[in-house]
Amino acid sequence: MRQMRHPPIEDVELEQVFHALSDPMRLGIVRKLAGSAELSCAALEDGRAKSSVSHHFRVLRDSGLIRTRPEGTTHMNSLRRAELDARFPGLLGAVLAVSPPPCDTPPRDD
Amino acid sequence: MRQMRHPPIEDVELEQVFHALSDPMRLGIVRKLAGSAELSCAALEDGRAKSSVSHHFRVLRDSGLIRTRPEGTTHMNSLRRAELDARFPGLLGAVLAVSPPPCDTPPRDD
DNA sequence: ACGATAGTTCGATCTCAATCGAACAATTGC
DNA sequence: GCAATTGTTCGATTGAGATCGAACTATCGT
Repeated sequence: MRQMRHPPIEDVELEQVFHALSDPMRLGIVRKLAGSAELSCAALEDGRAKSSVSHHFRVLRDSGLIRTRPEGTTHMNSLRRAELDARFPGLLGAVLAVSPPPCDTPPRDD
Repeated sequence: MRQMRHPPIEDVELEQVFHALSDPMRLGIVRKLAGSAELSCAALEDGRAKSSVSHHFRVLRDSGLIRTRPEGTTHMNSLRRAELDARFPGLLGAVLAVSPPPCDTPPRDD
């Protein structure tokens, strides 16, 4: 069973984390993962091509933000929350405290 | 006296901030500005071409991180600290709490 | 008014990065 | 063993972004 490669948390640089989070798709993934223990890649596809999504997960992994473990044909992803909180105290909390801007859905006509 | 254009803080998005901070040069500028009231562009050139530095200051301004005011021939720059703390509580603090990795200078032979 | 200074803009060059389709790989159920 | 499922990798395409030199702009001192 092939394991994914994750950088040790002490090798994770702030610039890499910012670069990973500067993309709306990846920031969205991190937000969703913050609200769950684990989520599969398929659960986070958001209508994109598989290869695009795979690319983003690769960036998130390489930047040290997430951990990926295989489970059958599925890859389960989780935020490396505790490690990141230790490495950059308060950063993730501050990031996740910011709610995303409203998406393009028109306002409800209740 | 020409004023620089700064986005209102409520128009500043998290992704823009992350994009601005994902470049080592710009992150370095923000770190230095955090330790001063104001600094000129020239004080932060770090050996780069003027046009390169100007480009980076433009990105920092457009992302809402800094404020620039002209003073004679000089442009004085400051971190929009209070506004950013209000907009993204704790974020800047967490960013600045992380010390930069050691630079490429060889260790002192004391 | 001119020269010096600080900084901006333009355009070129090159690298980086996001996108996707096609092909491939690992796992599981039958 | 094969098909289905999930996900990765490759390569192409396109756009974004960092770099710099040259030219330009605003301000100030003389």
